[in-house]
Amino acid sequence: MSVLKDKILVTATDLFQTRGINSTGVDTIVAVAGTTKMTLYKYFHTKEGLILEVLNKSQQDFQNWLDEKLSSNSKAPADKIKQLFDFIEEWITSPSFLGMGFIKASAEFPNEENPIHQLSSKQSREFRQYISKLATEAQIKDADGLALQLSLLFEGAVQAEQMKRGSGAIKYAKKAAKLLIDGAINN
Amino acid sequence: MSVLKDKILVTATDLFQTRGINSTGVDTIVAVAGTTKMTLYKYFHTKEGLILEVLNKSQQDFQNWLDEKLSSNSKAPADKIKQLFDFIEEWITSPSFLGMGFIKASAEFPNEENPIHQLSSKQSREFRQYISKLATEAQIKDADGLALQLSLLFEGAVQAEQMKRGSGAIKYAKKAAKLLIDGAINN
DNA sequence: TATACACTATACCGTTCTGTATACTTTATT
DNA sequence: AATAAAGTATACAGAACGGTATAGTGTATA
Repeated sequence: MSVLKDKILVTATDLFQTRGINSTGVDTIVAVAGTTKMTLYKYFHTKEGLILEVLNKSQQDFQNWLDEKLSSNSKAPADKIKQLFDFIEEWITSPSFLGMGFIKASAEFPNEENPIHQLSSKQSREFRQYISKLATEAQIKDADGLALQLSLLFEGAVQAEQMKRGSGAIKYAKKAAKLLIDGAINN
Repeated sequence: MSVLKDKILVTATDLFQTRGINSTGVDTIVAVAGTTKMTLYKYFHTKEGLILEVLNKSQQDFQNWLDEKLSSNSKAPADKIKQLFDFIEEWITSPSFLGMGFIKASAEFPNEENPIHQLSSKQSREFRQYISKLATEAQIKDADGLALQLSLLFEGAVQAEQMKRGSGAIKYAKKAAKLLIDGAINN
């Protein structure tokens, strides 16, 4: 990938998170990235295309980071799901955390026909399926049910953190997750 | 309140929810409401003022509805918190439900210095305090902790419903809430 | 009948938005 | 030395944005 294309992606990701997507114009993006609109539109045909790529890259970064953490720290399948919220806490409390792209994007583009909304919805669903796979491997019977509950806690905690940085919500989400996981394992 | 001011408020509420706040211009609002910009700007001095009033009214409507439901259906304090998610489910699955204003608004205005973000954050906090009061009256020791957990489930379920209408997430949020409440009561 | 008031109609201002057209510069490759 | 590619600089089109100015209409009250 071109160094400039990457710079635009990184810059847009940051600006979208800190100022909002609709409130960030392409002129601002290229000014901060230190390039011009001609270059931006060479790599991204429309602003919508740029938004979609930003969302995809953000989610890939998160999933890759989480997957790497889980596979290098946990051996037994049951440990993975138990440690899930430890790593989620690490992610959310990291100083570089500015929010989850797909959560904000789905709010800014509420129409379910909108491609950006659809991608956000897909990413949320895929993350839930990722948790469900962890639960299945941990021999949990109602894996989908537990995964949905954990994803609610996750998205709720992210939402709380986006509203008020340093809310500490993730600590309580972790406690609730432990209770739900233990309950699901013993059934 | 003037009938026209109310019409503008109702129309703006609907448009903000279905199209997004930043994506809805005042021209669109007055056209749908069947009035003119002069009238809108008579009652609301700026678009930001309109947004703030829309948020306030939406939250008041929700809180009033919920409070009425709880006080007319539940006698014992412990019943109230146990039935909380029954009514939340009724609210979320209602056909007229289009999302929670303060959740979407905080995503569209991510800057914590922004008045709209601050109001959203305040409304989220006040709803959490409302749950905490219910928990306290039900003699639950860690009322604040339980309230925070329940609010995470609530906001997660709303988020899920905003992403995909009819997701059914609230059913699982209810189950998780029951588990958390029972756990908190027995401690 | 005169006054006040709520509201409409419409044109406009300045700014910002996405996206494009044109011309130029730099650098690497052949 | 010639060519191609990548990027810059800048101006502009066309639309939408928030907000205002001005003139006129309809209605109720004094």
